[in-house]
Amino acid sequence: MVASSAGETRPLRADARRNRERILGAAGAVFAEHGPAASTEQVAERAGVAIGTVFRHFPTKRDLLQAIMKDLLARLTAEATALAADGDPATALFTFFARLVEQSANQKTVIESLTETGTDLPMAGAVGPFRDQIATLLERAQAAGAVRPGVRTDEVMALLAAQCQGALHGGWDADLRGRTLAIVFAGLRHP
Amino acid sequence: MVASSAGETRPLRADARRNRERILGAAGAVFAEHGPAASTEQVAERAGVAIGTVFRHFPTKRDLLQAIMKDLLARLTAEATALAADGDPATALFTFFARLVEQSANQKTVIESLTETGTDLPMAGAVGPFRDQIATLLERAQAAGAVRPGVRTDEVMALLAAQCQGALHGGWDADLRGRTLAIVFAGLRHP
DNA sequence: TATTATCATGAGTGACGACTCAGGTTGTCA
DNA sequence: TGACAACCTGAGTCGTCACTCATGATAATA
Repeated sequence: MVASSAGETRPLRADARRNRERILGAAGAVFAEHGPAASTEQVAERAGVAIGTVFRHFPTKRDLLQAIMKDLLARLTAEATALAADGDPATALFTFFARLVEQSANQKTVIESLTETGTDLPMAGAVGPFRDQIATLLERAQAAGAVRPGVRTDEVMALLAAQCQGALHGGWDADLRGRTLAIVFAGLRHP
Repeated sequence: MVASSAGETRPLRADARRNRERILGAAGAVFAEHGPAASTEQVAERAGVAIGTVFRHFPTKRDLLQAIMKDLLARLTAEATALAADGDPATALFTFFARLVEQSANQKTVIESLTETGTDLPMAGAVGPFRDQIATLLERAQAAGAVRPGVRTDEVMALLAAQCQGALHGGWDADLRGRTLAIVFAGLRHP
């Protein structure tokens, strides 16, 4: 009962907080590298911590994955927000899209979880804000005439997920990634 | 030494041939339903056969997956060939593309293996002919002016795999599937 | 029909992974 | 500094899964 639902029970002890951070960092790296099938032991080892400690902070492997996803979605959302704020709206969406696909080449966990929003996979409710930002980027791009009006947010999310999946599992190199993205972007532009 | 490499050692005994078919059928269904992580036991049960029998015919789970993929790619290639033969070239590629994505909603194994052509996953060399047929469909579509000349076969394969992945893991319904495909097709048409 | 090589059976093996818990350690607070 | 709750440790439990093998069944052939 440390990382669980109820709000702010009590500040963690110093060593506990330190370990929690280490575990999250290690888990991010390990799962990004080997996918969500990587063992909890690997995470513990990478974090320099006993296996029991991992399970103290995250009672279930699912909880651990959830925590990582929450972090990552928050970071992505922030990035999208930044792009929406300053960058030229005509390309902000495309830039963000491309950057995300770029990342997926090294982020097994992310993508695999990102696409399964319908299922009961680790995700919590962090998809909402992410989706909202995509919607914002899309609206502005449409207002600027860079994307055809008929396109909806769920279509963009779907294409995004699909491209990430493809890039990840197919092992696309930067070149192929760029060329497929160009096709998708062309499709978003033209009727 | 039954399903292995060397050519045609000797005809299988009647019961053995029957079981082999049953196992292949069951494996196709089970892996399509639960993905390649499904257990070999499940396959045996579905086939109405003991676990040992499965391993007699396919010494390794990988061998079993390979056999299925070979079958499936052959069938897909045949379908593509048929479309290339009669259908109007301007839409044959799109039709085939859409049909494949359609299928993926229920074909976990297929897609997951289809995208990992670079890795050492179960696949054998059956991708070659499949790819060739895609190339043919693409060329004709380009000749008919339905696809922009610059598009290459690997881009189409990549997009195909990505869409299948997305449709599968994202649980897209027919509507979303249609709308994302429309975007991709538009991208293939326009510069 | 008798013979035999081929095949089927299914309990068993070993490896691995998620998760537990009894006992030792350490931060915190009076 | 002492006392204690919070925390860490890691060997162990339980379940699953790919794969094996000794034993029994059966199709093919003479």
